[in-house]
Parts: sequence; C-alpha cells; structure tokens
Amino acid sequence: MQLTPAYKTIFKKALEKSSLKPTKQREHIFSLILNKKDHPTADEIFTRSRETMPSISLATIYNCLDTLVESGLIRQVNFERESTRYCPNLKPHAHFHCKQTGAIYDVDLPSSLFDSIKKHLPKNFEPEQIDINFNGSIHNTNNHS
Amino acid sequence: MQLTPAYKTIFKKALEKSSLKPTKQREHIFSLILNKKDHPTADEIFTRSRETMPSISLATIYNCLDTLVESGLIRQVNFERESTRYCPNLKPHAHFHCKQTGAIYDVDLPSSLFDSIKKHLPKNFEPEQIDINFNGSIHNTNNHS
DNA sequence: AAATTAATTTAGAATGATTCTAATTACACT
DNA sequence: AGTGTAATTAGAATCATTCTAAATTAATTT
Repeated sequence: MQLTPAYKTIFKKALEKSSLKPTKQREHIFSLILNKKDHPTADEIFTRSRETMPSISLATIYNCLDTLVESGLIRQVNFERESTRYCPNLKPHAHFHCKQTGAIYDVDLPSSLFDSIKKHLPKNFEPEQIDINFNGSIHNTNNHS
Repeated sequence: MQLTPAYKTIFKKALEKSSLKPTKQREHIFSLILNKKDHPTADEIFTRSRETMPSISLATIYNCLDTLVESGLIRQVNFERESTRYCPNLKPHAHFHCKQTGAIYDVDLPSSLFDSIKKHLPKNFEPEQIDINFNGSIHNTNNHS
C-alpha cells in the first residue's frame, strides 16, 4: 500500500495546514482508503490495516480517520445508525445505499445542483457540508424477461 | 396530548394498512411528536411521554417509533453519529443541523428539485428515500454592526 | 549525542444509543 | 371464560465509538 508521489504531496500539505504530522499510520490508512474505494467502516479498515501493519490499534484507526476527515482528505458517510463509512471521493457527489446488499455507491452530481439546493436556505444559514443520501434497491436489468 | 379527528383517521389508516394496531402508546407518541415539532430523540420522547403516561417504557418508545416510521407517519433524521431524531413533516424537505446549538431546522424544497436530483441516478437504481442534510452554522443577522 | 517537550499511538476500560429476551398484559375471537 | 396473537415491559446484552492513562515517537534544545 503506497501513495503515489502526487497523493503524498496532497497528504502532507493537507495535514500540515492543520499542523498535524504525516505519520506512518495516517498515511497507511489514507492509502488503504484510496486504493479500495468501497466505503469501508472503521472496523474493516482495522482488519485491512493489520494485514500489513499488525501492530496498529483500533483506537489509532479512529484517531487517524478523524484527522483525515478534519484535514479534508476523506469524507464520512452515515446511513441510518450503521457504522460510519469513509470515502476518498472529494468531487461533489451523493451516496446510494442499497437496502439488499448494504453496498454504497457514489452518484456524481453537477455542482450546479448543489448550488440550487443551497439557494433554498434562509440567508443566515451557512452550510459547511451537504449530504445527499439515497436509500433504495437496485433492479436487475438483464432482459431474459 | 390529543390527536385531532383528522390525524386520528390518518393514524389508524396508516397502521391498519400494515396490519398494526392503533394502540394507546403509539397514539400518544405520535401526538407528542406532532404537537412539538422539534425533532426530538427517543430519549427526549421517553421523558415527555412519562409526564402523562408514567408507565411507558423506553423499549416501547423505540418499538412505537419504529412502527410509526414503517407506516410512514413520521421520518427518521440522522446527523453524524448523534441519536436518531424524529420528524412529523412529510412534505419534501431537507434538514439543517446547526453545529453550535445542535438544533435541527426543516428546509422546504420544491419536489421538482428532488426530481432533478433523482435524474442523475443510473436507470436501475430505485430510490425509496432521499435525505438531504446540511451541516453548518447560523449567522446573526441583527445589524448593530 | 543526551535531555526536554509535545504529539501520537496504544490497550483496554467506559459510554451510550439501541436492540434483544423473556415474561406479562391487552385484545379479538371462539 | 378460554385461546391465540400482538404489544408492552424491565432489564440485560450489544456494539460502535470515545475516553484514559501509559508508552512510544519525533522534533527541538542543550
């Protein structure tokens, strides 16, 4: 699990901006999320991390995820009361949660759509983040009728 | 805490459609949420319920809230990992969560906006619900400069 | 290079919202 | 009244997350 040089720079810059250190553990977790963009939970990240970094602890997973979110490198995704999931996609997008499988899919949305949603807020409401979450099912489209 | 006759009919119809019984507890909790639309948590509802129905248990609160949500009489609202909140507003709307106070505000949105968001889903994605959640702060607008 | 300091990691305990379990109660129907 | 099913109840159990205090690491100063 390695960051590309480009991501390594992004990673360092983002942490240093909040005067946080680019530690081995933080980098490891970040690269893990970047390399398998399947919206893992903290516990899934814990299991995956230990394959290559057996000494890492669950508390560190939570700590690192918090710092990565704070520095804007990843996003949290919450559906109902399920475990929080993490997403490295920083483009404006929504999430679709499949009731059957529990899988989460990114749904790209034009930023103009986010803008027109924001227009409906009272003037003194200052949003920092907008989450758009779909809940539903995914139909089979093969045509064997 | 009483339901108006109109709401009483809605209440009974909605439960009977799912072959659930319109019990005292369910009605009590429903009327409580309808009468103070401040997005209470299960625990807040528990406290308020006991004022007029001292024998109700927390498990019943959770059970009743589940059945009310299932029958479409109220909606769940989740922000991050906070306690689930409940909302009787069934019109299409979003929620704004104030970081400072923790309060939640309804933000009415035209259903056309929901429609245009849905258009960005792949054809085989069948959404049952869309949640739009803002997180941010509310600025002071009084002009004492 | 050793000493000092501050930040980070760690293991395990604690928390807290929610769910589960098993027993009791409330109704609808014979 | 008796049976059966659904709903309620109290309290225990669960589980994701947070907290605590000690150990480690890294950076900085002597």
